Formats: sequence, structure tokens, C-alpha cells
Amino acid sequence: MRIGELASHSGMKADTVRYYEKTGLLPAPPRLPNGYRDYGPAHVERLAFIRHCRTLGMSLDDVHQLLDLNTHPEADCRVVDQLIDDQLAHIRARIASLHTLERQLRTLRAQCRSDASVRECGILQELVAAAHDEGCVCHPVESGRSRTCKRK
Amino acid sequence: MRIGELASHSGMKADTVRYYEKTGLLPAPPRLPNGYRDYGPAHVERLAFIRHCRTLGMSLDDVHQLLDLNTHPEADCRVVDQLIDDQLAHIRARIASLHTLERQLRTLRAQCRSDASVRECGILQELVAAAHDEGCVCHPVESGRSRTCKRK
DNA sequence: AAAAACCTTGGAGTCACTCCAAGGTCAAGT
DNA sequence: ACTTGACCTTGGAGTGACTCCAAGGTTTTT
Repeated sequence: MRIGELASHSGMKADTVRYYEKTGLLPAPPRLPNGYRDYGPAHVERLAFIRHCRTLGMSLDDVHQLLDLNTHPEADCRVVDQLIDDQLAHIRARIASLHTLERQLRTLRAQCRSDASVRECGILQELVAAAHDEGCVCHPVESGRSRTCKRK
Repeated sequence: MRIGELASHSGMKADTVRYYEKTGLLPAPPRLPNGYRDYGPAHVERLAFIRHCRTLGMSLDDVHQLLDLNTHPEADCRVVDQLIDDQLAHIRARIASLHTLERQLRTLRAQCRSDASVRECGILQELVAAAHDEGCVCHPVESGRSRTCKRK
């Protein structure tokens, strides 16, 4: 099996496969007489494993760890456990911060009348006001009273 | 105002400020006789604008566009509008995919008994099963009947 | 026989910084 | 006067996870 076939079989580019080989994630396969890489079922499987972990958001470092664990089956399962827990915590934090961001942008978006020129655009005025440190709609101060971006 | 003062005032590193200058986002300031950069209020303001946009998740390219728009106040406000809309769509897509991911990892995490060795770890078995293309708990096939990762 | 589609390598580019080395400058303390 | 330490300068390399390119070799298809 040549690299292109392996790649398309796994839904990645040949470049990516070569990159994984370079970083040691995928072992170098034997070569055909013409120098082409010649992959077998073990490579397909390992690549599928990597891809699956990647779709779960793991870093290549994480995947590397898991693959190493596979060769030390006597090790403690809690390592795997912890890795997944860390991943989950990371993702939950990201979701929370994206929710905040979405709320901020929604507020900002509501400032625009769309038929105006940039000069009068509520969004830009807000953004500039933020630069003046005057408070803005997207980052309101909870305890303060001046919640708008309009100056003074 | 020297670069360190400007940076700490804006909550970034001096390196970042120099990087912004190199990429043309922040205009190069005059220099003091000793060669140090000498910043004024205009730089503080522009940097605050950049920082605010960055906390809203915009790319430096986006920020660049907005800063350019500021110098063409007769342009159509819809450009700004569209930029924010794109940002919002982007963020919502990310949130959705992270939610999916979280569900997948939660399912995967539930496979582990924690007191076992790696050899018996449900998580690793699932991940390996995925590599066998056998279906797995984290990526169930909706219409199929074999929903578990156990072989056969 | 020619063209298209593959393969090889090495290296550069992406994004938004971050860090480092090697050196220059300046104010405060001993 | 001297040293320490904190700042500043430049250029360049490193990060993650690829992606793209050039320049060449090989295989398959037309």
C-alpha cells in the first residue's frame, strides 16, 4: 500500500502521514525497490488510532503517550483516565469562555444600524471607546453604573 | 513612555508590542537618543483597541481591517457588520463541535474502572477498537446495531 | 509517446506570539 | 567608583500541527 492510498483511506493527506513519520508517531515503513513507502495493515490501524484520538481533540503528544502505554500493558490505567479527565476539563473551560465571547459579540453586533457609514457605526464606536477605557457594551462592569460606550 | 510601561499598561509583553510593530499593526514610534522606543497616548489607544478586539477572538488580520476602516470613515458599515457576524458564526460552530466532543469523551471516560491495568482499560480498548473500524462508544453509528466497541 | 498522476526529499510558510542570546543603558545601593 | 539589577536593543529560533512548494523520479493512462 502506497502513501496516497493509506492517506485517503484514513482521510488525511500524504503530507500528514509523512509528518507523523518524521515526528516518530508512525513507524517508518519498509520501502519498495523504487523508494516508495510500503504500508501494511499495522500502519493502517495505528493511523486510524491516531486519527480517532485527534478527532477527540487530543494533542499529538497525548496520542504519543497512549501509544506508548499500549506497549506497557502492565502500567496503571489511571494514567489513561487522567488524560481523558484533563481533556474534558480543558474542553469545558473552552466551551465556557466561548459562551462568554458569544454573548459579548452578540451585544456588540446589536449596536449596528447597518445602513450607516463606518463613521457612525455603533460597533466601531464601541471598539474605539474600549480603547479609551470608558467601558463598553461587550465588557460591562458589573458594579459600575456607566454601562454604555457613549463618551461621558 | 518606554515599551515595558506601554506593555504592562496594556497587559501584554514587550515582545508582543514589538511583534505588532513588525507586522505593521502598530506604527513604529519615535526613538529616544539612546535608541529606546518612545510611545505616546495615540499608541496606548491603538494598542488598547487591538487588545480589545483580540479578547473578542478576532485575528490580527481582522483587527487590521478594522483599523484600516477607521481611516476610511465613508466606507459602508456593513463591512464591520459582516466581520462580527462571521466571528459569531465561527464561534457558534466551535461551541457546537466542542459540545459533541465533550459528550464523546464523557462516554469514553465512563468505560474505565480505574483500578485496572492498562491492559484491561476500557478506554484504551475503545480507542483501539476504533482503529479496527468496529464502531466505538464515542462515535456511535446512528442507524447500525453494533454500538459497542467489544469485538464481534 | 506523451500526459497525468503518483512518489521522493528538503525546506519554507502558517498564526500569534514567546523565548533566547548577546550586548547596550540607566538608576540605585554599597 | 563599582556593582547589581532592571530595563532596552536586535536578530533569530521555537511552538503545534500541519500545509505547500520546487525539483526531480516513477508509474499509469490515454
